[in-house]
Amino acid sequence: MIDEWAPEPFFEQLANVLRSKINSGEWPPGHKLPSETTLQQTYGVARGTVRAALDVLREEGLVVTFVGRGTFVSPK
Amino acid sequence: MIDEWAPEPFFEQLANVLRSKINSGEWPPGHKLPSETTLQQTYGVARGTVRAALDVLREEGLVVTFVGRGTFVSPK
DNA sequence: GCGGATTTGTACGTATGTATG
DNA sequence: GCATACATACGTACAAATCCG
Repeated sequence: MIDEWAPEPFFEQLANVLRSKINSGEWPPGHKLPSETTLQQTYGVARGTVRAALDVLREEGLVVTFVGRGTFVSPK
Repeated sequence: MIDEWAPEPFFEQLANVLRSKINSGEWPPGHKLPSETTLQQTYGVARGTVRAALDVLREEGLVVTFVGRGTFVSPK
């Protein structure tokens, strides 16, 4: 999923991967994303990198995050 | 400058401090801000915290950053 | 133009606090 | 009370772009 040799930084690649899952409908509105800990294990990156990727999606309005609950795909 | 006991997080306090310098005219448009390394020493916080504060100001459009050059107060 | 110093960007790890379940 | 999950903050290392002597 994450290409060590791609020119794009990891957090950007990860943002793209997650965005695809949302745009494709694999993760519909309201769907809870895996936790940051799960994502870092799944993609083999540090938690800070996961957070950077989620920051991108938050700015795009694609996801919303709640402390203690998790990150969810924004409602349509 | 940074109040250890304030309810606001450090990065937010620091953003406020820097924003004041801009809004007061102490740092006019085009002025080069101190480097992240200098800021972290000046305010006694980690570089990540400095960057978080600058992120806030960048989002507000108050400053612009260039790799290898520095961060500058946005032109009017 | 070269080479070192400076400055920001990315990425890692760790610790602690706060909110939720 | 305990486990889960995100927020903040620290530190470190290296890469990339730029600046300057």
